[in-house]
Amino acid sequence: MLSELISRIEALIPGPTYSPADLEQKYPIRNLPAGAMVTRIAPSPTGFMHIGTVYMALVNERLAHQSSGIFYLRIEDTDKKREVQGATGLIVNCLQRYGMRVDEGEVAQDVEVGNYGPYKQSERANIYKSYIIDLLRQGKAYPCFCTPEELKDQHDMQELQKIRTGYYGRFAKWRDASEESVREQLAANTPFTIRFRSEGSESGRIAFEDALKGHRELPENDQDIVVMKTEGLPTYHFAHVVDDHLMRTTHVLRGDEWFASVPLHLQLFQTMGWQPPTYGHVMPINKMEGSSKRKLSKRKDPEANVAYYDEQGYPVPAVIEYLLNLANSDFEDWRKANPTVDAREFQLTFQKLQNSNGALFDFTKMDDVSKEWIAKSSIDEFFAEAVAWTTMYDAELTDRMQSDIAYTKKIIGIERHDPATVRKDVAKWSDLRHEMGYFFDDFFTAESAHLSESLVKTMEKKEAQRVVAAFLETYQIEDTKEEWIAKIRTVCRELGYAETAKEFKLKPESFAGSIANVTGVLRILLTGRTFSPDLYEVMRVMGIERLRQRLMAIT
RNA sequence: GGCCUCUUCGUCUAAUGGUUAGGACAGCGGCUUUUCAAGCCGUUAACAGGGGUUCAAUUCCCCUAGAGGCUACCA
Repeated sequence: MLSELISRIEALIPGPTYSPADLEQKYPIRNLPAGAMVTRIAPSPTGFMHIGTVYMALVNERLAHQSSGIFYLRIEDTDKKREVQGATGLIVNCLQRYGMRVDEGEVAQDVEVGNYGPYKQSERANIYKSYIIDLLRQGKAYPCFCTPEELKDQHDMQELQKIRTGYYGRFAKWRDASEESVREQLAANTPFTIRFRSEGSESGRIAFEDALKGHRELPENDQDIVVMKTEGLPTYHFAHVVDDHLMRTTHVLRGDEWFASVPLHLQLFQTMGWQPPTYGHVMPINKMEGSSKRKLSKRKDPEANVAYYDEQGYPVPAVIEYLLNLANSDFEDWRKANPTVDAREFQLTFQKLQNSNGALFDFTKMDDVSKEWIAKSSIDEFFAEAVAWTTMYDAELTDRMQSDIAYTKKIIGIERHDPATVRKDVAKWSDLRHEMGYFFDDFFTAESAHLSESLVKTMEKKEAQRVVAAFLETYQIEDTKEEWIAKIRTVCRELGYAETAKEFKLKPESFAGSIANVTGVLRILLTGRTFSPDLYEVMRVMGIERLRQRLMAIT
């Protein structure tokens, strides 16, 4: 009977069958310094890169590398129904772009490195099969011929009768089936799954240490879970145990949704006779919906997708820093103390990682982190990053920026002289068009319809003409800032405006307006908006021709 | 329904059996400024509720409420 069963499995998964001893030898204990952590990120290729996956990858990668360990990528593609073509490339690419150094697994299109592979579960079918057969031989697993409908009916019945659902105890129909009936099913070619024969009991408790949550106790697993699906591939539970053992993973840091299955996983490790890894369960990133929290959803929330951050143009290091701060809230203190050090130098700790609750993604904070990051970049870095983004998402702007690089760099350089007081307008590259578009004449013209409207609010047209005329009379592009201010003040004096805002505040009735009105008109005419960077610098960057042209538009 | 977990300013969080409950972002106000930012200074704002234990509880225990997770031949 057993040999018939095994040959059925062999037919399902053709190819070699290994002995456990062979596998132990093939994947030896890693030779690493004491304390080195071996971690992994194990996504499913569903064609979607979740920001939470990047977060988990980041935590695992940092923990591994800061302990001189190994971080590897394993593709969990045992669910053929959900798999999407090309999804692995998306994962590999994303990890690469986010600066995650992958030591083993697929590191580039169809390039796999590491001695513990293959790192794609679908290519490990023979390994799982080998262990399944071994379990069968030991009587620690058995075939189950229940149909999905049958299982569903049982589940419904259990629910109806308010008893615990599942395949256990007296509900484990095939657990103690007679050889005769198994033979019968085999002969009839009935599809089957292989179930794990659980020795646990409902009343038993199992204690363990979670790397983040600390000491925990949970009920033992008494479910005879499926370890091999009908098509011959393992379920997550089984594949994870086999892989993390063979790949010699020391720390499994994964989403909190796995927490409840720790007893099952520990039980599987014990049955296999293996040392389990240390588990750590990380809370997911959430979103508020009404009065309840929920995990960022692939379908409902665009920001769940890593692609969203790229489209918006958040610099990768800024996203990393935001996530790092989510993982360890003292990151920002460290950053303040070490403004120029690479974020990799920061030591991530388990203790700080135990977010009591799933955090909400805060874009206001994200913007701030990002502004700070961009403010630190040099003009050339800014230009390169900006163009890299616009090339993908804003061809028009790329065109303007590239057609006069010197001019563009001068624009970027405005209020960027002193690192301590760099202007922080740009949080993401998609802000660029708004922040610097008006420097380019055709963009400016397109926007200038708003001009007259804003202008009327500030000052009457005739008055504006007088201001412009008086200003142009003395303005020189070579003026120093002091000279420039002095000239503006002169214009104010001549036309009856207060020379300082203070003066105007004291006696508003004795002036036609304040100096702010004068510069305000100039600003609107030059930039098309009521706020902009330092006007003196804006004028110098625009150049005398452009300046005259824009100012004369009012006359 | 069962099992498990969590709850500190709007958000991310820190700390503690005795504190003016700290920081960051956002907000607000001021200074400065040609303006908008930045910067600097200041400021609003939290221990979910109820019982215990204790000289003392945000901290320890219990209950309630709210939120979350798991309860698949998905991961």
